[in-house]
Amino acid sequence: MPQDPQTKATYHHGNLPDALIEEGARLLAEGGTDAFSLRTLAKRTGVTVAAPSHHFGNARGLLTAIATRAFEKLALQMDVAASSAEPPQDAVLAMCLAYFEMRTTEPGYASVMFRLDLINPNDAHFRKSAYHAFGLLEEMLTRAVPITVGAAEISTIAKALWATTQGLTTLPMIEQNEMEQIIRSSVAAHLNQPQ
Amino acid sequence: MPQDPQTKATYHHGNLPDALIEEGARLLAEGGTDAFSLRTLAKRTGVTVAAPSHHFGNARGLLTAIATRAFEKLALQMDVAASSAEPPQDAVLAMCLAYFEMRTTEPGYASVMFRLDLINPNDAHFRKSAYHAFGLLEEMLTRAVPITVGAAEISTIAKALWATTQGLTTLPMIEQNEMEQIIRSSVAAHLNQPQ
DNA sequence: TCACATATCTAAACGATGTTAAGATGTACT
DNA sequence: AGTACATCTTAACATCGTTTAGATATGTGA
Repeated sequence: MPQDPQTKATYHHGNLPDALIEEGARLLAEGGTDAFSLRTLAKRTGVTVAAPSHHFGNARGLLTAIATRAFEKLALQMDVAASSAEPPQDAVLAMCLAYFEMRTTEPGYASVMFRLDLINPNDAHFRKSAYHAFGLLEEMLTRAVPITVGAAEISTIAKALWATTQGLTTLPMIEQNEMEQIIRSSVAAHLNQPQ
Repeated sequence: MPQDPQTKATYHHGNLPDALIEEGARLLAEGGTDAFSLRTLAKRTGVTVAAPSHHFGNARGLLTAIATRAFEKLALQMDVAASSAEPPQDAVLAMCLAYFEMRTTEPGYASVMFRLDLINPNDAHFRKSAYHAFGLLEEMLTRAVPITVGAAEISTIAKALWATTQGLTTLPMIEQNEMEQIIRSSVAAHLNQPQ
């Protein structure tokens, strides 16, 4: 079976781990976490069901890898959003909204980022990726609040906004078009009334 | 097979729907949503695996019933918490904290309340129960903010606090003992700086 | 009291899932 | 060229939720 040297560099399939991550995200985008299955994913990737286990151990390992890449993508979008927003207060808002946009631009990746029941939150790569994205928000907050505000309080605000942004997506009584207004209100509340 | 008339009132098993809900919550409390299985639940309840389907249709229906009861319990605890807190600003905080306490006092029920992927959020009973609990927070907020604040803004604040409270429990970078401080900070921010 | 209708549960089977062990196959390096 | 190794396949397992048909107990009305 000949290989396209551009996309398949080495070994049998080529870069199977990457292919599984990308096709897995595509599968998640189509049918959500319910539709995710190692068997259909293996079929669509052109390998047998046992192949993924060699690279990721088990399904949880693969989903953790997808979530890890998701946070990398989020960090990238947070940087983009922040670079085109002034003052820092607006940049904080833009960084929070980046997650909402990601839910439509990269629904597959976004669907597993906070699914602690599906992934392994203690995985080293995942932790590094997630904390890095979170750190970007903390950094920007230090520039958005008065210098009298301590680091501990800044961290508290960052976690509150992070939680609010994510929590909005899991509530049954909140419509999609309300979310932006709510996060906007939360950012304003925290920035105008620190501590 | 004789029946204890006090606990088993009618038919073969007695009140099987209730037994499934309670034992199901117990199962969830022990091993989380991963450990939940209709088969082990049926075994522990003393019926065969097909029995639950007659009452709840499928596993999602049963989990929805558990989540519905969870919100009923939460509403009860919110009432208790609010009744022993003054002024209304403190009551708002107490109502938010009620969910955190529920995660330790009723871990099984709490584990499925916001799992939109496991339950059916459009179920009539579930909606009624969830909206009722949420309405309690909204009510208390109308007493906690200045009368100049409109209903729409109050609803926004309620949803923000609701989302923050829930979102905190799904973030990998937040420890259990931080959560109370974060929600306390959020309540203060929203109440001192409405809109 | 007894037959009948009905709610409730059982028995059995189905397709699908993730995981594992053993073996085959292709790649890379000496 | 030959060997070591990473990679993937084959095959089998236990477990899962769901469905269908049938057995059983309950409640009702004659």
